[in-house]
Amino acid sequence: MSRSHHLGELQLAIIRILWEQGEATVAQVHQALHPEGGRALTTIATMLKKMERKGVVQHHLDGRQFVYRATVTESQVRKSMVSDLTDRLFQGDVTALVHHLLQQEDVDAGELAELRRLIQAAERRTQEDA
Amino acid sequence: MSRSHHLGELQLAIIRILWEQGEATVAQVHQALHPEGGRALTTIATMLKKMERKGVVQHHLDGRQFVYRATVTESQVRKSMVSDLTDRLFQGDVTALVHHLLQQEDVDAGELAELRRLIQAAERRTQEDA
DNA sequence: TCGGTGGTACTACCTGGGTAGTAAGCGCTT
DNA sequence: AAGCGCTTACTACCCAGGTAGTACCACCGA
Repeated sequence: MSRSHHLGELQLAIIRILWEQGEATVAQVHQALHPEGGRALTTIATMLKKMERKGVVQHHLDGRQFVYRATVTESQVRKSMVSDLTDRLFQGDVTALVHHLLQQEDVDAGELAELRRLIQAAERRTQEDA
Repeated sequence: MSRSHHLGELQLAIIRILWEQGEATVAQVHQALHPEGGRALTTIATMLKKMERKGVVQHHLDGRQFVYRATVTESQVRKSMVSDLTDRLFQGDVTALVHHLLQQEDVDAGELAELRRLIQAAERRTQEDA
């Protein structure tokens, strides 16, 4: 399951709308997307078709309209894409990725504290499991 | 500087060799890559040419051979690609990425301890800077 | 000098993301 | 019934990653 759901920029924007709205027609997705650059309606339709071929969305008919909905969750997509990158760039070593994050990306003190909390919570979870 | 150095699988494999060896000819890269699936020599040559056009490698002549070397560091590539994904998937929120990592990827107790150390080190650094 | 060998150049093709024009079908309204 | 408009279908491009065959050229050894 959940093999390499690699989505591009537009595909993510589209599926994000489906996640939010549950279901949407091509026109509705197009509407919801309008703010960020005026793409053609057919562009959205084409992408949805391609995404369906890939298995990340499904459609059913409502009258003559296609109503699409996502068949993968945001979590699955994130997992798939993050794992991908972790494998590619850090040989799957999550620690190395975090290390990079702390060194190279700007993480302020508040975020650090937040991260420390996250880690501690995870450690507690691990202990409870044992 | 360092705008969107997005590299594919093979390109990463290639530039990794250049990072390790400093410089390498097409044949040397091909050799070093052989273990993981027998690609044609021309495939490597083509990729290097494409990578040069993109600006991530450079070559100079040694006799009749092209000797390539990377013009971007591993750190730059990682930063660029990780930022990309963080933006795409987590709206640039590094904390959210780590949160995902802790929930969705398998991180064992040892790694958690390691991460805690990393965070604490980063917090110390932040305090020293202040 | 002739031919092989080792090298790069050129060209082509497939895939997938992104973009969109145009065709075609269906149904509602006049 | 005719036509308009909404929808999807089809087709076509561009780009980049990946893959590789073939052409070409320069050099070296016989």
